[in-house]
Amino acid sequence: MPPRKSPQVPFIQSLDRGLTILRSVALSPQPVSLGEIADLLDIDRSSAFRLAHTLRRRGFLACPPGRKDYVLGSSMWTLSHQYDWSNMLVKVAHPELKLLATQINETAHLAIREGKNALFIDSAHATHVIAVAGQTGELVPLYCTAHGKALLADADERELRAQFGAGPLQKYTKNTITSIKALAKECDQIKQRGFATDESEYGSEMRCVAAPIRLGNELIVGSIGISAPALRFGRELYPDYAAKVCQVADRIGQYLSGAETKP
Amino acid sequence: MPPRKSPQVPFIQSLDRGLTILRSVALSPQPVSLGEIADLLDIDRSSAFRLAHTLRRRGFLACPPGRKDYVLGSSMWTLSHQYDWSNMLVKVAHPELKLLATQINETAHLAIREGKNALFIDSAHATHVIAVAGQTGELVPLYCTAHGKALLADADERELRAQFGAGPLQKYTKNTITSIKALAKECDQIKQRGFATDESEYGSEMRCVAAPIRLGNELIVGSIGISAPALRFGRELYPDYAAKVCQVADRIGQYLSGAETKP
DNA sequence: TACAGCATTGCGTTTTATGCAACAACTCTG
DNA sequence: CAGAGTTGTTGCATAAAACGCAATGCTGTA
Repeated sequence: MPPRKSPQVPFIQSLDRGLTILRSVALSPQPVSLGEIADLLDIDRSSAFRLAHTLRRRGFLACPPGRKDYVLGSSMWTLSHQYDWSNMLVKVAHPELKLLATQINETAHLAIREGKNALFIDSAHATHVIAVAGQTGELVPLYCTAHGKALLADADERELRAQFGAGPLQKYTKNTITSIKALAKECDQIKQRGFATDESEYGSEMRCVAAPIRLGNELIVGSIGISAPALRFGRELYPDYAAKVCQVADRIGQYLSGAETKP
Repeated sequence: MPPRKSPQVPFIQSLDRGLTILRSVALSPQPVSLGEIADLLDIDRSSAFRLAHTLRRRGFLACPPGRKDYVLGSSMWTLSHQYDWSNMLVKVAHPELKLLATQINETAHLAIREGKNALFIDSAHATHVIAVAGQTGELVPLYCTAHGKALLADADERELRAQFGAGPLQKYTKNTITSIKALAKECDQIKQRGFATDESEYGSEMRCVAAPIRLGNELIVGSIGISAPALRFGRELYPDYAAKVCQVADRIGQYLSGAETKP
């Protein structure tokens, strides 16, 4: 039998169109005119006008002063800022976090960026292992921890300077990276290979692997990783742990990006 | 004749409803169930389902793993982050900036927050006045400039510590605030009165007044202010300048928040 | 196991969104 | 300066889309 081609769930056409408008306006570097909207959706200008008007009335679109074309409105800004994304991240990631912790039998952490720090927002401990550093709620520097560096993966030198200033960075241990240039290079590597490490750069005798969680394989919204005392976590374990962490980070990212669970 | 009560422009009902759903989900600290959505809009469950489904398919809503209720989806996050808000801010603010500069006959600046710095994204110079510090593109510290402190107005002590760490802040001039506690108090004052000042706290012999630009009288998205050498800009000018700056900041904020230009 | 609550689907009806056409404001062009 | 061509906006009749109702699954519970 042929695969069902028609979607069983009917779509609300006008809502769908409105969201498409929102998307195209958001992704366009320029204000979008009514004609472009009508073209894009292949509908009449009057319809486009009414859709755009509703979006504008709700604050999702706006018109630059004097102009008649559309840009994103304040609602998008406000709503996405007021929303507690970390909460959502925790909910999605927690099962994976637990799985990771039990698989490897170490502590797994979930972190997000908060200013120039990484903030641990969740963790899962292997049952019989003594808790290591990095409790939920703790803030650690971005530039000298695996989680922090994972969160910085996409930053270039200019961006790093904006965050940390021109001067040298505080040296916590003998392994701490203190120059912006070196940090930029490290970030680049992390971006390439997909994970970051912490060779006792902040706390001594600790190792950590962390991978950025990306929305749509782009935007970094958090990081997931495993930490353990260097005694138990030897360098030879990096490949294995890193692979697992990357896989999990990727799965979480896919899920957050709205991957469908198609039967 | 009576004022026209019926809105001349017809509304797209289903789009409007969809946006209302988006709003309520974004503002709810908890996932929102189908029933709640149906209740909120006073429509049938089936309709609510189809609307929510459309939003989900487009990534504006998502379901937590395993659960059947709704949270914000990644599209909101992605779209609002990829969007170049500063560009919009510049476009809206530039005329006001020019007006301000010519009225007072000094230089006016527009800034946004970028990490722990304020970034000047636009400026307007009075015709015959020599340019002062703060060119477009320049980064200045948040804690010791009027623009920076305006951008920090809503921060509490905890937030400030997260940004600047526990240690004392770098002292640029004899007036630089170096303790977080003092900074927190200053921010509180700024929030109360609506504007921030810079008493040569960063550059010497310079004064500046700046006010935060707020979305919906809440979220701070930028700052606008006037700078001048202390020689020309005496303390006695603060009240007048501050009032003007606040008024302009407010107007820009109102506009950005989607104020309608009703005839 | 049966029931209760909720999500999901089918279907006929009615609302509602749509395209057409006309109008207005404005720009470009000859 | 005038006329032709855009582009934004409103009115209206029709066609289609969205809606509510009711029936069907699905899941968790007494």
